[in-house]
Amino acid sequence: MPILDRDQLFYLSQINIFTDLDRETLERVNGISPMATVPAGKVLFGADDSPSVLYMLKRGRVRLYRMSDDGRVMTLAILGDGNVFGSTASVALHSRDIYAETMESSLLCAMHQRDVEHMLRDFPSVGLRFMQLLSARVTALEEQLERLAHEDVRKRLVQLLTTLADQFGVPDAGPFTRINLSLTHADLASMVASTRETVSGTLAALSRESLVRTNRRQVSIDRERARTLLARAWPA
DNA sequence: TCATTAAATTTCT
DNA sequence: AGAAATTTAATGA
Repeated sequence: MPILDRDQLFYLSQINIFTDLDRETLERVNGISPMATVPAGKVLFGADDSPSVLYMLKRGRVRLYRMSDDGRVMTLAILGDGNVFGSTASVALHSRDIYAETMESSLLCAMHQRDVEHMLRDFPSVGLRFMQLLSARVTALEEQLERLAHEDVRKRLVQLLTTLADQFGVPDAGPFTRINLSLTHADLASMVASTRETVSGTLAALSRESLVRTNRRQVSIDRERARTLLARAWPA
């Protein structure tokens, strides 16, 4: 159960906002942010309790989502190795009232608000990375908002699968890239603001066109064809 | 075009 | 077996 110090440091160095830190600093960070293994399906924080910590996902998968009053779920992001999430009074990587749930057994560590603030003050490179991370997320959300407003489910789904393939893709047979996640149709629906029935039908149609392949809860996509399909929206 | 409802069927545990 | 997930079809906005 206890993990070697060497491994802890390795995982810390993989956290995207820490990539510029030297070994000595990493050890300091390691000292103040203990690591824990969290089983799949654990909800790390819910609507009511505000986390005053920043979580660092060393290895695993975490889904961030929002739930409406009638229980409908909107998935905002799926995070993989090296990602950071959570919010504190001074620093927020996302809004409040967000749930974070592990999708598989994951290695996480948490950093308290005061330590986060010290890090940002003492290490400019961390602050810079932080801003880059925030910028990227704002941009991604704006693009997603526009797609929700203007594009149909089919295109939103293709776009989602390409994004997931960029993030979690591993090579598959032929032109296909497999998304290394276990995803139900309901999961996908919660990411494109649709329903599981519509996703089911749309996936079947895309399979017929050999744009995607599915089996069990795995999805593979032909990124090249997906790219040309998405590009045809507004001819230059 | 797509959410909704309903129902049948397949796949997981 | 029982639960969860997937698929198909009909209907209406």
